[in-house]
Amino acid sequence: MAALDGGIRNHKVEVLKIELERLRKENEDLRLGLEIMGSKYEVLQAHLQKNMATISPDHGSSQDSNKRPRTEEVSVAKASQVFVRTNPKDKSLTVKDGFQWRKYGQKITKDNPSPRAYFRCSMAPQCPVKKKVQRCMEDSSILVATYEGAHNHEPPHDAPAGGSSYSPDSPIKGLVANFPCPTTVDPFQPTVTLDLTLSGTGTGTGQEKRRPQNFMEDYRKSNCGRVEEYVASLTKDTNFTLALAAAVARSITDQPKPTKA
DNA sequence: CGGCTTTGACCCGCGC
DNA sequence: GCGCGGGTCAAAGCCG
Repeated sequence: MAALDGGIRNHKVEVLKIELERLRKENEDLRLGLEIMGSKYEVLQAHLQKNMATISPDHGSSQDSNKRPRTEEVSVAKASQVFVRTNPKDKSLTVKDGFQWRKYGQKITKDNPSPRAYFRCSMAPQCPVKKKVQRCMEDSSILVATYEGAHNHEPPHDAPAGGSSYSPDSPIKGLVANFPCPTTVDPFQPTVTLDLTLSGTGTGTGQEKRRPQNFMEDYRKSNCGRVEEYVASLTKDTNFTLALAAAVARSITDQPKPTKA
């Protein structure tokens, strides 16, 4: 009887250990996700500084992509990019941001096999805002929307639930809530493109993706010190540890109670 | 019937 | 000057 009791206890301990290990891993992944976001932010800032340097008096001389410097200057001053993850099966190039858009053109561009759609804001007749939408080359489920200009009218009141009325006038605000995979930059700063697909540099077939675990491993190797920093800061966070403890406790209490042994 | 999408033609700037 | 590529125009068709 006592032996049986001990066996059950040992089994429980094992289950708890496994569960703890699973939560630990999940926690680690979340930490790395946080780290990735932080890193993206730094990349963004680096690009920003580089571009600010480029548009200084002798701008344009070092960038071979400056085919249309005049329009480039305008877009550099006012463009912002938003990444939106959509259903890969959904082939429409529509980004629901609360505003009404009228499509006025579509083009296949050289660097991306998927068509680029051109939209104008149709909520006000004189609204100068334009939007370009194109699927991400590496991941066709991601739409890249480039906004140019500022709305000269009030944002829509009937914006989609979740308050995601994105406007270049109000970057960040309202954007995060509804876009599954949002990244934006200040519309009054140079446009920067982030590769959110974390894929290799264009050698893939488009749907090729690195396995998350491999990526995590690479990332861990290259950012070990900084990860440690984040780990330290998170473990110091009492709210975080309390939440983790609550999650562990919950998972334990959710275990089906062994019936009479 | 009005507003929207589609799509081929056109325009414009740049590199060679 | 010509070709290329991105951006825009506008006629035709579709839809509610």
